Amino acid sequence: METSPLALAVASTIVGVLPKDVALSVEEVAGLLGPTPKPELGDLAFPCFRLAKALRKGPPQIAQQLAAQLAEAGGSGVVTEAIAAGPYLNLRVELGHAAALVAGPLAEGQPPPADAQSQRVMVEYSQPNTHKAFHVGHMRNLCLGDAIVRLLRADGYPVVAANYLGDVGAHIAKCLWWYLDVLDDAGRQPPDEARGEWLGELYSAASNQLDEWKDAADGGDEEARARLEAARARTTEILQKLEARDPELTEVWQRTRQWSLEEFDEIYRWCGVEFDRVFYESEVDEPGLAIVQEFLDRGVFVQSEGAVGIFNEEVKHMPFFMLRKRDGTGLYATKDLALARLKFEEHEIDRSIYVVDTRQSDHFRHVFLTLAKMGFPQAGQCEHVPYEMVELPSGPMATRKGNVILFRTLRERMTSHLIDSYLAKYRGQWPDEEIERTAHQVALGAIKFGMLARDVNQKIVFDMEAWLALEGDTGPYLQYGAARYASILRKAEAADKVLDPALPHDAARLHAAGAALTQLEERQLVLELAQLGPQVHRAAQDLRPSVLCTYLLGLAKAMNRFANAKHCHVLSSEGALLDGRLLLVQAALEGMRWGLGRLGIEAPARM
RNA sequence: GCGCGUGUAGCUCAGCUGGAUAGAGCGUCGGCCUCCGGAGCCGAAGGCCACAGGUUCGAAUCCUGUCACGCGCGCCA
Repeated sequence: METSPLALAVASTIVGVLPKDVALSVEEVAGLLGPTPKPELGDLAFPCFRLAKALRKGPPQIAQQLAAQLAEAGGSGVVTEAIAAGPYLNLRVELGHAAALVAGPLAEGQPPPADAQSQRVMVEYSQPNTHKAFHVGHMRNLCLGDAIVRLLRADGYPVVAANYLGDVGAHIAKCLWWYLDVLDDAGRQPPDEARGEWLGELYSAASNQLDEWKDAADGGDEEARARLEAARARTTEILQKLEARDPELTEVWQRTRQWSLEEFDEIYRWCGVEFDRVFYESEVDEPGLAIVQEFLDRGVFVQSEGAVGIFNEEVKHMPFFMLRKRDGTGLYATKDLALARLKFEEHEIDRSIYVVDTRQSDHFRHVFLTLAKMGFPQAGQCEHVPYEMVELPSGPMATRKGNVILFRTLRERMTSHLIDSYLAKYRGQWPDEEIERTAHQVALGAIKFGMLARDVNQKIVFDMEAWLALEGDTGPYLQYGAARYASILRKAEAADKVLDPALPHDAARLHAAGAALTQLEERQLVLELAQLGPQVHRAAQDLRPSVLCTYLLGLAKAMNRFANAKHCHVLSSEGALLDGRLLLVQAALEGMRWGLGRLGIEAPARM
């Protein structure tokens, strides 16, 4: 939904008095409507700049003229007042209509409607490597990809959520070298839990040792050089044996790989993330090399210094895109070609989105250019969604240097902090199970919102203490707004004040309920709520969950202002005013819940 | 060197399809629980929107250039 039903209703009133020589549709006028800088000025502003040329008049005169015409046409329902203010036409809406349009459907749990789209979209994200630890940096990608999937679905698109696990490559050879050759039988015994993380430690140890030997060897240490050479030979051997499906090594690979996969599954479960398809690098390894041979034979790819690749002159600073090394083995890029083909053919997708950090921008430019030259019609519909890295105050996260915060650490600290600082007081009052579940939901809300609220091209410097401070612009602030509203409704129900389920279907009562809302906080909340659909649509179209985050902060602010205002008290209201307030509270609660849901965040009933 | 990105309040960031006196959170200072949740609300102080040109009735926003910082740049992923 590009514009709200409220904006459309207002726009249609304006179009009714627009001079004939202005060819603006209701949708176009609705698109031009925006908020006023101050609520005293009006609810919506119509800028008249666009009309100046067609009418050959100054915008201020046009605004004057429109204001006069609207006044003459009388209270046409939704617009009650139109005041020219310079080049703007400021409009006051009638809350009976506005609330009926905006709050009526929401209160019944109907999210803003979206047009059904036929374009089938695949979103690939997460892509962690097995045999490595899952840290907070991986979390940004996971949250982004998941939110994009949810946003596109909310916007009407059929979406295939895809993961792509790195289960082959040099890092695995290093890990297995350490596991097989360096550890003894006792050392090879994995822990009962977090085995994937344990593998990550082995990888890290191996990597550090190799770096150490390399430094020493560069410094002239011959013994280190010998050890380094031997280790390198061994990791190469492991890699080759794995590629040759050596039974013994394949068994070790499968067993250890499984430890990582189980850990990822557990993390995804905790995060509430589900994939429709999981690809593995190991399944596109050989197909990738076959593609290289095929297109080398067809003359699309070329040989260069013994390697095979393609010259994409479009990428001026680095035209050669290597697809097969001199030794005949493939690269990351090789697999990406096979993966792309698999996506197109297996899932018949029309559009393919890759959520991968910004350092890979050149890589994906090459991949997409190459796919186009290979003749894939969907190549033009491939899109890289880049995002900046998560760093620590001490610098970029590096597993090898130990400068890393594991996701498990963040999760545990956030959860225990929530219980200790906020939820412990409910022990005995609430079921233990609810306390645990709430801690989980709020921890997830804090983490996901923290990862999503920042624009993708801003890097995130992760500071644990700052993340644990849950005041201000945070996920829990949004959840708090919802919990507070749920609490109002619970108390109202206890006082036998409930929203009549028939009210949203009774036009006269619905209008009366809305019209009874005369307070500024009520008006502002209705206007804010009207933006839910348009903002979700924009976030989906731009593939930017941060757009929705920003909007939801504004909604929560409006919700809390209403809840805090003594003169907007729900429980002490009666009649149409009570109906109106119950309607508004219910609508805002549902709207916030639904909006949070598009970010993959749940709103607990109390917290 | 080339490419991509960033530069807005003390700090972290919105705003960037051009439009009304540039907004928010944190921090600082000052208020608000005899009535729906203080994870909240209200107010104050705080800004040559990196710099210089240009386009325009109008520029934080578009164009050009400069500076600073980050990332990437053939046999890693």
